[in-house]
Amino acid sequence: MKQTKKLNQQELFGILNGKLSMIINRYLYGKFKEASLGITVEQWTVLACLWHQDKVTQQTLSDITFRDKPSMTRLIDNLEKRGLVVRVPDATDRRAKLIHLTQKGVDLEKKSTDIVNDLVAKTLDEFSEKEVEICRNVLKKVFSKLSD
Amino acid sequence: MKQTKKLNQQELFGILNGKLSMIINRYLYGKFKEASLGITVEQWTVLACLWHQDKVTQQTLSDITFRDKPSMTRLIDNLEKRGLVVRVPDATDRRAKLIHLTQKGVDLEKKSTDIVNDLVAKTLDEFSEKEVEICRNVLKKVFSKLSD
DNA sequence: TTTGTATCGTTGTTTATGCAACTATTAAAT
DNA sequence: ATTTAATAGTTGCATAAACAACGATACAAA
Repeated sequence: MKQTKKLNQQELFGILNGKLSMIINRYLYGKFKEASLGITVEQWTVLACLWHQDKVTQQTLSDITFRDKPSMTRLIDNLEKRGLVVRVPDATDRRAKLIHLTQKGVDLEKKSTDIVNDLVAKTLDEFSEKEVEICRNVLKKVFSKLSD
Repeated sequence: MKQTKKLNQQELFGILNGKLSMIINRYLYGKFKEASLGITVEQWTVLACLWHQDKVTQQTLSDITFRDKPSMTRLIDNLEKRGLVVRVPDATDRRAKLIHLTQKGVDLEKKSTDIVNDLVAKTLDEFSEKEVEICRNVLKKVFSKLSD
């Protein structure tokens, strides 16, 4: 393999391996704080699932967000503590709990999602459709290789 | 802006925002465990700095790995607990401590780096040099936009 | 020289992640 | 029908991250 390709691969991997998501997280967390939203980026990710479809099980949320169940248990503990969701026993399966958004949880959608969309626009708008598409495709395939 | 571009941007962002680095981390952590290396991926990142240049301050390690100082303090606590590094007082600046690799720390390089290189090859080899280059370029720019 | 400021590292607190082990309930196998 | 296996969620433990506040040392200004 050509040496430049190998070096580029290693650099790309270095970025993917934490650094970039760490800095995105830090940036968004700061913006959320500025806007007094009082939520973390991880909590936003869970809320985003619920804004799309409310009243789902914790297991479903775990699957969508690629976290394990204990992580989801605690994320929801914190969301519940903040009054953004409630756990409702599932009538048809007594093991399961359905997560319901509260009004307060519903109300957070616009402001927080605007912040995220601003970030997306700010960081990705300068790239061509082709570039974004290639990047998305590479990362999706990397992701799926590591998922099985 | 065309709708497809916006959707692709959002999907790309979703991948970057934690999911991918989470799954890379989980994968590597599993491989490290299989090989009985007894280190986390974050610890590997710090060790990788030291394999490149030994005997640097914690501040330097923080800067290189984009972590804040308290995070680095605790990472080094854990590396020291495992006997992979030691803190040595800097003779010329009594505030600073230089982090020295132990023999045990030096010995970890080959096995662990092989595992990381295997992952890089496994996930990125199928892509052309051009694709990797575009991807790397996009992510680098995103990163630098969020760093200032 | 003394005073003020910046830097290096630590500790406290909150949140998040993963694995392992556990309880309760459901579904499948015999 | 009873036993067995799978599933939903929780708790315990270790690691990691960020922010804020702090002590100690170095350096600059007065």
